[in-house]
Amino acid sequence: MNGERMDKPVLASPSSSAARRAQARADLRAKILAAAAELFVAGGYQGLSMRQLAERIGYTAPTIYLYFANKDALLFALLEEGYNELGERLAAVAAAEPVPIARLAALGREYVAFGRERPMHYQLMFMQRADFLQARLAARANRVDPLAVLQEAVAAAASAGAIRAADPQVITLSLWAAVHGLVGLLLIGPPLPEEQIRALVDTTIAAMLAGLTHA
Amino acid sequence: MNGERMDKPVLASPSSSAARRAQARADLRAKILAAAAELFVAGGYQGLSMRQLAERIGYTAPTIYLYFANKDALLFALLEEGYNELGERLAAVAAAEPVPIARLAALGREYVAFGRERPMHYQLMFMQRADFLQARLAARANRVDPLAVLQEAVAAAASAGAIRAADPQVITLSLWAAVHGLVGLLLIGPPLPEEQIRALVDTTIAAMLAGLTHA
Amino acid sequence: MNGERMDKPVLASPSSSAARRAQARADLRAKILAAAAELFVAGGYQGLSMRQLAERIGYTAPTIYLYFANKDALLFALLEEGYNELGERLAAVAAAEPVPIARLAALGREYVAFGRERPMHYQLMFMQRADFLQARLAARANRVDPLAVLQEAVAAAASAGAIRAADPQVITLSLWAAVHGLVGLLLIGPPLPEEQIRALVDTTIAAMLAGLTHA
Amino acid sequence: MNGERMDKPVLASPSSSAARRAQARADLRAKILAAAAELFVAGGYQGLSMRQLAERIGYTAPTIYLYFANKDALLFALLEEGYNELGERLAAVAAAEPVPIARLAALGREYVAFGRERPMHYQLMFMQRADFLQARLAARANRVDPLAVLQEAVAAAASAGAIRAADPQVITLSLWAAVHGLVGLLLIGPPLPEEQIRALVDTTIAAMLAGLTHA
DNA sequence: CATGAATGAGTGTTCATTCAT
DNA sequence: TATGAATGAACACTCATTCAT
Repeated sequence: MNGERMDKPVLASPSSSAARRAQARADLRAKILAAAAELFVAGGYQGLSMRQLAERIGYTAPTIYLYFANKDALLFALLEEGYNELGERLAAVAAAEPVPIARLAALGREYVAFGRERPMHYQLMFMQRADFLQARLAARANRVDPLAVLQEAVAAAASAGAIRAADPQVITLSLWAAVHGLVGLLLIGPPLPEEQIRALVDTTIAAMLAGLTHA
Repeated sequence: MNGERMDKPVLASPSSSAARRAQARADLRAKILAAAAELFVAGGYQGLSMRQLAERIGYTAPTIYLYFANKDALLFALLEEGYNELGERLAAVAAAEPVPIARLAALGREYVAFGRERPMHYQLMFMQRADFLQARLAARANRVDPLAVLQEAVAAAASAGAIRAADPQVITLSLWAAVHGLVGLLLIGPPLPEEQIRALVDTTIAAMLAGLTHA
Repeated sequence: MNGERMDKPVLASPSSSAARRAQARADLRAKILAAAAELFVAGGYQGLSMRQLAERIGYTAPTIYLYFANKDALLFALLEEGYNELGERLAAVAAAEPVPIARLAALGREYVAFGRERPMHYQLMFMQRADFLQARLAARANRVDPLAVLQEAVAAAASAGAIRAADPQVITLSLWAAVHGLVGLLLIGPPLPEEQIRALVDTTIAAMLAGLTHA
Repeated sequence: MNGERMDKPVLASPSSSAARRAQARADLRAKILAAAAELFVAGGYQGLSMRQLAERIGYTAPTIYLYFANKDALLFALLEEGYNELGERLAAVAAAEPVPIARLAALGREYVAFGRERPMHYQLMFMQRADFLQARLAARANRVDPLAVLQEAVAAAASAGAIRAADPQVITLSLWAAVHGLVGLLLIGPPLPEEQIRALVDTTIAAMLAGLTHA
């Protein structure tokens, strides 16, 4: 609750034990979240049982409640993690690529990469139903909104004349649909060889952007 | 699993009471499946409770076991239903449209239409994880494989020179990804006005096909 | 478990099995309630555990839920039972004794008798705290209100000049306090020989009535 | 367990820090007991949760174990407190009033006052069941027994000819029943205006004593 | 003195399922 | 065909308590 008792030991590693404790706590918290993601995705919200989760991390169920208030808090934390990471990754990519069309392509590839690297988070964020949309939206508050990054990139491309400007909102959703579909296929569909995956992703993104190009 | 139906005695109002019975049985079976689809999707596999399901259809829980061996059988039957309907719809559309590119576009629109009209089935079929892949594959046996229909249409378009022939498998998956992404967005994302939905679907399909076109 | 099934009498007793079922159901319900009363009284509301209750009656916990919706329903049913029985007993006694003072004495004795014969119910009704007062009041709706019977008897005695008429409400409560105290002592205090109990009850009631007498 | 305290400055305010510590300890002990009384009464023995109790006093649960061995010890301490206070109050009142009948009336009023001022203790002492009788009796050892005070006052009144001498034991219990009933009603029953409460208490005590008077 | 971490036991309740009727 | 009764297993969650710090 408070903690940092100040000075105490005259010299050396002023908080040794306190810091160790905090680290241990953070570690276990992360371990719980990782296991929770797997179980949530494997069986949906109802598919995660606090008992199973505990067993999987080598603790007993009540221990989890020392780190998360309840089952919902677990899901919420995962969603928050996911939105934060995705938002930051997309923002970084957008900032790094100045050419409008290239930026869109890079965003698409990054989005797919996120989905593949964080499959659990991705499925929780974008492939489960509506009750949790609220939690999702709440979690999103004052963070980098992943969709907003895409939206701005589309607007930039449109105003640069690189793509049709007809209805930016529709174009944004259209691009999102394409990459979302890619992730969905890769996560749910039959396993593919890595080189075919790369071809699939590149082909799809290229086709969408070509198809949306002005002339 | 089931099977032994046939014979049905021979004489006397050949179907009167027996047929009525069979009809009633089929009706209740369908009613159960419809309710199960809703509950499955609302809460995932674990979100369906046999008790609730029974209550929703006005019977008691044990009655369901007269129609389905267990909870898994319900899911299995739904998947089978879904694959059959989707396969048949796609096949019908493909047969009706001879022009290769137009056929691909029509298939895409039909796929999206199916996803929107059978959201429960769609999510069970394509948006839930791996444990049920086996059931899915088993169910798919000796039916019209939806993906095969698309594959043939792509092959036809490629051999007609309407699209790039590079790697038909990749192109098939690419198109699937696009329409799958559309359905996913429409089912999970924020509600959109119908006209925007239409614009989104048409834009995406057109862009993909344009982008895949030869020159 | 038992077995006396046999006969299936061809005709007669048109509802034999249905009636037997209903009887069995009522029996078990009563058994549950009786055991619940003991546990509630022994440990208060929180002192009753559905598992213990089940074990005590030789069933498993879920079975109880086939008879009572939840733990609260058990308490509610017990309170209702108690209020009904007490109300009826007091009303019968009041109706049977026309002489005002004698009627009050008879009511007091009957009240104490009820408390001793239904110690569990009594403690639930009158010796546990407030949260359940609401349930109690709700249960009391449109039944014979035990207190009302006493109130009327006091009013009758007062208007007959048998006791001081000063404040009938206060006198009613005063008499109630005396008999309530008797029951409380008998239920909680040290065990007494039956003849001393009788002396105690008679002495107390007689003293109260004598003390309340007019002149 | 540890011990590194020692130093204790040598002189100056001989007990300063030790006494302060002892005082702090006693204060917290009292604070715990007060909070425990509330929780015990609100929810019965099982209604007190060490966690809640700790939170209510602004400490953590294990701290309570530094002051009380376990949950039972809390109850025991409360009972002891209650018996001591009640015994002392009754003894003081008895000593202050020489006139036998007036002394009995004063004892009755004091008993009721105690019940109203210490509702938590009172319910624990006199309105909960038998398991704790042992604790109660043990606690009572070598203290002023409240009931004994009443008993002596009855004996004094009887030998002074102020009340019937028939069976002093019965008369004692009878008086106790009356005041116990009053407290029970006031604690459990519907709230009454203060003036009606006073009337009720005075009426009941007066009636009992009048009814027990010799002639 | 006080606490954070942890747990075994237990809470009320719901589950899918079986079985005799 | 349909159901009422019943249960073993599991659910999320809270408990009193211990122990190392």
